[in-house]
Amino acid sequence: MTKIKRTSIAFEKHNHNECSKNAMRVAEEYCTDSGLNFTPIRRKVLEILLQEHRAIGAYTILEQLRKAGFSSQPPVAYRALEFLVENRFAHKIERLNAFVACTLPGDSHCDNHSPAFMICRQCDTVAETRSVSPDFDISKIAQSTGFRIEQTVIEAEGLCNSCAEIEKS
Amino acid sequence: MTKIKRTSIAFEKHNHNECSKNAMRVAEEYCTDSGLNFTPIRRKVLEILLQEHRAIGAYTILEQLRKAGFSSQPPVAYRALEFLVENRFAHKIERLNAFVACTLPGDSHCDNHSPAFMICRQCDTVAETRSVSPDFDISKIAQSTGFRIEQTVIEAEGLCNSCAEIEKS
DNA sequence: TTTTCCTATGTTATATTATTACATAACGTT
DNA sequence: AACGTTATGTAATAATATAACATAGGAAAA
Repeated sequence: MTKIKRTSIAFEKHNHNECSKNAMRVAEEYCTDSGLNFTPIRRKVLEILLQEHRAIGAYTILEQLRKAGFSSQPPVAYRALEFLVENRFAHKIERLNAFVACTLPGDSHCDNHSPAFMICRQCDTVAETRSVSPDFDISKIAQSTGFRIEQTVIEAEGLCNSCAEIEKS
Repeated sequence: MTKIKRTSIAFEKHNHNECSKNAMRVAEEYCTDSGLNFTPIRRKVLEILLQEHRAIGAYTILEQLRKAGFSSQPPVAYRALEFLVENRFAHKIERLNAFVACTLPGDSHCDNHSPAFMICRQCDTVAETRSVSPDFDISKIAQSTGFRIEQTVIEAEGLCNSCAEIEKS
C-alpha cells in the first residue's frame, strides 16, 4: 500500500523550490498521460500560483502574465485557471475569490475526497488537507500545525431531490 | 435539556409562512434582548431573504428594496446584510456570492458550531445544518433529505502560527 | 493536398459583485 | 445647545467574472 500524504506543508518550513518543481513535474506527467494540452499559458499560470502557498486573485495573475510577455486580458487568466481547477492542479478559495496551487498534487489525482483548506486571514496562506470521512477532524490537523481556526464553513454542492426528479424526466 | 434542531427544513415540505414568521420573531426578540437596532431596512432585507430557502444576490435584494420604496444603492443592501450576517440571522454562501436567511434561528444563537450548507446547483436552495464535531457526517444528513452531494469544500479561516506570533508583539 | 474540424488563444465589451468616501439625519447624552 | 454615535443617502469606482466573436494552428478526413 502506497503511503499518501494528506496534509500540505504550507505552514511548515520546507524546501519550496523542490516543492514547486515537484508540483510542476507531477502536472506535466499527468497531462502527458491523460492527453491534456499543457500549453505555455497554463504552465505559466501554474508557475505563478506555485510561487507561494498563498491565494492570489485572477487580476494579480494577469499582471504577472503581462510582465512575462503574455496577453493579459481577463479571459486569458480565467481560462487557464479553469483548466487548472478542472484538472485539480489548483483550487479556488471561495471566501477570497482567489486561487491556490494544489499542494497535494500526487494525492489529489489518486482519490477524490473533498479538499479542506486552512486559510490565514492575515497572510492568505492556504494549507490544504483531504478530508477522508468519517475520521476526518480538521481541528486536530489545525492544532498540529499551530493554525488557530476562527470559523469554518462547509459548503456541499449537489442536486436536491426535487431537481433530481425533474432532471430524470 | 432543551432539544435543539440541527437540520433545516429547506428541502422538506413545511408551512413556510409559519417558518418565516418564526424566524422574524426570533430575530426581533434577539435584537430586543441584545440591544440591537433592528431597523426597517434590516427587517425588510431579512424578510426578503426569508421568502424562500434560496440564496439570493445583493443586487436582487436591492431590486426588491427599490420596489418596496427603500433606497436602492448597493451599500444599503450590503450594510443590512453585514448586520444580518454578523448577528447570524443570515449567512453568505461563498460559492454563489449570495445570501440566505438562517434557517436555524434559535439554534444558531445557542451554540457557535460552524454551519454546513447543502446547496442545490440547479435551484440554489440552501439547507443548513450545524456541524457538531466529532460525530458530524454531512453525507448521512444529505442522504436523509435526498440531497445528492457532488462536491464538498471545507474552508476554515483563522490565523496561522507565524501571523499569530507577529500579532502578539 | 486541401478541406474540415476542433481546440486554444486574442480581443473588445460588458456583466456582476463589492467598497470607498463623504454628506445628512436622527437621537440620546453632556 | 453642542456633541457624539449610529444609521442612512448617494455618487463614484473598484474588483471579480463572463459573453461574444475573431483568429490561428494542428490533427484528421476527404
